[in-house]
Amino acid sequence: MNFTTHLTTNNIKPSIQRIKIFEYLYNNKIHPTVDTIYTGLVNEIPTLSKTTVYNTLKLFVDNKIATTVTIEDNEVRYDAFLEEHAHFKCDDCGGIYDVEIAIKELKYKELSDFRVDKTNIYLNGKCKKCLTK
Amino acid sequence: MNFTTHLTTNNIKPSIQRIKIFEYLYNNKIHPTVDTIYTGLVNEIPTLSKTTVYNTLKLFVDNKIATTVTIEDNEVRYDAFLEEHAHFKCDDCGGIYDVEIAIKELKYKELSDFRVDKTNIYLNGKCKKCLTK
DNA sequence: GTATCTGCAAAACATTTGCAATTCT
DNA sequence: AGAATTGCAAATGTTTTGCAGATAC
Repeated sequence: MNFTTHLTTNNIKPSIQRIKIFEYLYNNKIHPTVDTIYTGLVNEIPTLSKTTVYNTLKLFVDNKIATTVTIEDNEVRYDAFLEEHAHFKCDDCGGIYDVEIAIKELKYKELSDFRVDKTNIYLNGKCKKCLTK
Repeated sequence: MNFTTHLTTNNIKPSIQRIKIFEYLYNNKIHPTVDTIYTGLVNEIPTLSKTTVYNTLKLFVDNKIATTVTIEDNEVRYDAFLEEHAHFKCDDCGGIYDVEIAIKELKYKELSDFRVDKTNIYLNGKCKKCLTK
């Protein structure tokens, strides 16, 4: 994956900050928060500010190369993995995992009233590690 | 629905604040925020504080007579309608609607790694009103 | 040289916490 | 009186905004 080309293709001018933030998202599929991204990059880009991280992520979401994950109350997380998948959160350790959907058959009543553009599936429970400890 | 009895049955001592907040949630299925609930009740209970609204909703969620709706980034909403349903948010007007699920067939890979206790399905798109205007 | 992008500092919100006053039994 | 509940005020944490300086074309 060439990050510079990827940004350009999606109408985003590739600055150092934007390239590094996208690279971080792509290489760290841990659904990081703004703070996690900032902390993870500030050593490499000492002048980085959180404002830039916020601006850049908003730009990515607007241009559909990233999505928000709001499984957690009061903290927005980000994801550059765009294929459809569910998110699982362990209510014990707080870890968030991608879960591949094998069969998805969802049908709704009253659906003629809406045009659905996006479906988010969030699962909560306990992960194996927390179940066995 | 007798709200006082409902609270008592669920091990919640029924104070005026608790009864009125539950009644508001039950009668206003608009997935209100803490602020909406507070504003909707402060005329009726002039001494009401937001802290009490926060405390009371936490109590309701802990005792499973209400759930949180986090379809919106950075704002927690509450719901007293407990039957399984999806939530639809119109990205245009911001309205949030309950959507009844007619068929639900979701299967995941890697599921042996988790025990799923709760599934939230959030839909985004455009509502009829916004599609035709 | 003009547009855009970055980043500091302050402001704006949502939520939590500590504690004192109030209420209930 | 004793225990639980309420609510004010302050603190915390996240996100947004205004604007000045830096960078890119």
